[in-house]
Amino acid sequence: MRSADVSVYTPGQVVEETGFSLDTLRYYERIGLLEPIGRNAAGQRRFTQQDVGWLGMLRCLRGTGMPIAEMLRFAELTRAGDHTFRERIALLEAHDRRVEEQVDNLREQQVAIRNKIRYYHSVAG
Amino acid sequence: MRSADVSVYTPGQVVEETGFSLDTLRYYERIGLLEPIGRNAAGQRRFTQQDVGWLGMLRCLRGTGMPIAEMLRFAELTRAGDHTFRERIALLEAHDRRVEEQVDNLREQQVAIRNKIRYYHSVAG
DNA sequence: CTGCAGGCTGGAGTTCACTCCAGGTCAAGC
DNA sequence: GCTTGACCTGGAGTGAACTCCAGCCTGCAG
Repeated sequence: MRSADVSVYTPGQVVEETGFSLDTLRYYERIGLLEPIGRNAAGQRRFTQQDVGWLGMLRCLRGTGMPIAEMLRFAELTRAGDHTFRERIALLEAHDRRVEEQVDNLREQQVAIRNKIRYYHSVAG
Repeated sequence: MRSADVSVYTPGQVVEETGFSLDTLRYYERIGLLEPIGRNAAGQRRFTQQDVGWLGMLRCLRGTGMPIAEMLRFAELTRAGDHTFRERIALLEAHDRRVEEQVDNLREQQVAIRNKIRYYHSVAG
């Protein structure tokens, strides 16, 4: 029987889906951002649907500038179980505020950049 | 006579105004992001109004994620004279587009984070 | 049977952007 | 006259987040 392997992903497929490089996936596993990934008989990683979902969360946090150390904390809270919901909320809300600041900041500096562009246009003819 | 030194800034004042650290200012001068800064008799830097203005531009570009290498290119264009206006415009417009992408990206991922927060609220009671 | 793609490991190396350090100069206040 | 604080230099060190490497294995296409 071929793989109708219910929702199991090879490393290559996970790279494809998440945009993380293979090295990054191994690195994340090493440092504990991912729980130890399951293996097939040959010792190769086989990611579950859950693993991929968690990676999606990580991509989102990384993509908004959360440092690895804080993601690690989040990972630990998540592993610790349901009694950590409040802490996880606090962590994400704090991060959300930082994202908001980032956006405001970018918008503000973008105005300055656009002014500069307009100035250059005015003097460059 | 004390300093009515027309618009000249000590390193400390520039740190204060620009938010760059003293080490960063020296580093920027070393790598050529700043032209050689003028000195007083004792060999200490004295920044002009122009220097401070240029640093403001740099802060803006850095703050929006432009890598040093590209700021260096911008600095070179600026030094090269008025015939580089078009290239400078192109560079800044390209950067502006990247800033726009950054903002869109952040906003998009922020939605995911907020959904997660809402989910946690719903299960944490 | 051979070759190759796609994995594996532990550990070293890379990039970026600073940041720190030891040892020294100089001007001003006590 | 001495101390203090702001500043100087060249060069080394740092931290974050990967990224690369050598050497190995294994399953499958031709």
